Amino acid sequence: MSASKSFYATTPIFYVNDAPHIGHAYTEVAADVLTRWHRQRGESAFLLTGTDEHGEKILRTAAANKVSPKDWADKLVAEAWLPLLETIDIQNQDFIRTTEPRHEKNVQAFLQHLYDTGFIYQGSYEGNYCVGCEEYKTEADLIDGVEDFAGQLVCAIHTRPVEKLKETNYFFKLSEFEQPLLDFYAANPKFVQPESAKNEVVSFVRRGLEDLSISRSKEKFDWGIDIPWDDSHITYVWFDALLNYITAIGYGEDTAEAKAKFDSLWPASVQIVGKDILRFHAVIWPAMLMAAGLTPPTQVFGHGWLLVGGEKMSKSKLTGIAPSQITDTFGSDAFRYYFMKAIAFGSDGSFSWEDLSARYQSELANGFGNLASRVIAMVHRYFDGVLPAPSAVTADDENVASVALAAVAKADSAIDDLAIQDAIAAVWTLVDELNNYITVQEPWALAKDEAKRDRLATVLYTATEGLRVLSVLLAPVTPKAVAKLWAAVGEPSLGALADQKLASAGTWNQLKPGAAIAALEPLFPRIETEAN
RNA sequence: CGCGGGGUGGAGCAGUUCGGUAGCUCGCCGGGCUCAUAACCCGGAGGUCGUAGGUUCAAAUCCUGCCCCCGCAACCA
Repeated sequence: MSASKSFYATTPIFYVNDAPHIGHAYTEVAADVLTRWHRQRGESAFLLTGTDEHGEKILRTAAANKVSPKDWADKLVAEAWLPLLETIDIQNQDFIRTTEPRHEKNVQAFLQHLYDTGFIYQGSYEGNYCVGCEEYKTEADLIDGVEDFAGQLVCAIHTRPVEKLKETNYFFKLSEFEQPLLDFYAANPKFVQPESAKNEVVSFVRRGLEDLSISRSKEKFDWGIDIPWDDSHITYVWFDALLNYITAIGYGEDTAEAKAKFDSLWPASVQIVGKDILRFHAVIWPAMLMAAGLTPPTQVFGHGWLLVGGEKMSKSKLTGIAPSQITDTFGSDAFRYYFMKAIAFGSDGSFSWEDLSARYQSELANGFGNLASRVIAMVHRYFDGVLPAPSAVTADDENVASVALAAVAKADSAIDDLAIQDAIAAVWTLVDELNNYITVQEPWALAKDEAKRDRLATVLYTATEGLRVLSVLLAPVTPKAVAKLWAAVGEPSLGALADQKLASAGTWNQLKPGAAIAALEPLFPRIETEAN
């Protein structure tokens, strides 16, 4: 990887008609933590997210609300999706909307290129069309008719016969990529992760691929991107949507800056997706890129579902939870911490208010927040808020330093494996070590004996150094709390937190004795009225 | 015989790839401490690892049968 290559992470783009729930937020937070982590290493790092705004459903909803589809999308982006990013403190570098000219124009360029090179051809599609639903039905959607329609297959929703319709469409030669994809998976064993997701994708492709219809006649609906060589058709929404990952970073643009930006970011380092849309990202998407002569992303990661009450969250079962319901009480840091720590990234995980409350209280408030509080309080009580200089170092002090060093190394390597929960667990070994260290050293007892003043200074310096390391390690996960902590312990000695490199975070004795240590409000205040 | 995920102390999970004393967080019980957000530290109880067989010196981990739960149609990361 050249020095100019950035870490580039993407999230799926939100379908604007959806209401934001904690599942969307979970994906965003994971991608954001990874990106912030790379940035804290000192790398250039870019996080892309955005919205998917085309398609029949949006057209229909907009019509029902008596506005144009673009106005409808504008409203939802402004009122739902951009606020979501604020709610959970996402630091994205760009936000692409599929209705933007930079996207539409270059989707067309991509299509034209594939058409010119023979990967797209005109064919016909024959299917069972339900006029009521305004869409084609698969066999599974149909049931046996009754009464007037006995003996015929009818739409399960409208219980009326479907029509056999034949439509001329454009097809992408996905079938030609069956073997190239299998070869690619074999040559890049980490392309699809976790392993369970990879197995599913590989066995799916082995069963055979059919060409993919990538256009829809405007006779059905016309909210989409025109097929460049045939304006009676628009582009299938998934084909359009997937391309956001490259149109956002300059694909198709001729300027030197755009080309440089594209080259520095593509191929993406990791594309985070929910497991439901894994096939689009691990099969269709790399095939599209191969057809266009582009390199597939380095990795596609399919994470699990959040389960509520043991079942997949769903609107119909009223288990959908808005992120703000959590952040209003616990704050964005707790939201980020909880979902990253409590759930193995890649597996399904259970959410419960009880677990969230318990972890907030014991891990964030009592474990980390209280640690910061007790250390800083003692620096104030015993040294008037001035960081004392350490003197003779004991084995116990050295042990704290070595636990810190190990935590940094272990967390950093866990992030490379996308094992975010392991990274946080590694950080917590330092939280636990520091709490233990303070109990064993008993600085309050040392303070009673003037002869032990040097020892007291060393203990508090060591503990404060520990807080410095925690600030850097947790910056990607709980940025708001750590910003407060850093302002109190790090800033006066070392300047901006953003400039503290992860790689050297474990190096001891960085804080400057004599620096002022400001008082600190509780980082994670106790929450008396616990959520139900 | 459709496909996939899963069943581990009260709760949530790790461990299963490459068999070798069953681990983590929370909760619970007992003790210590008092700097701190009634927080912190130490110790303890609690599991025949879904079930029935098999392979092995040895199985949560490998093989086979069976039972149960959850996704794969819709909203949907």
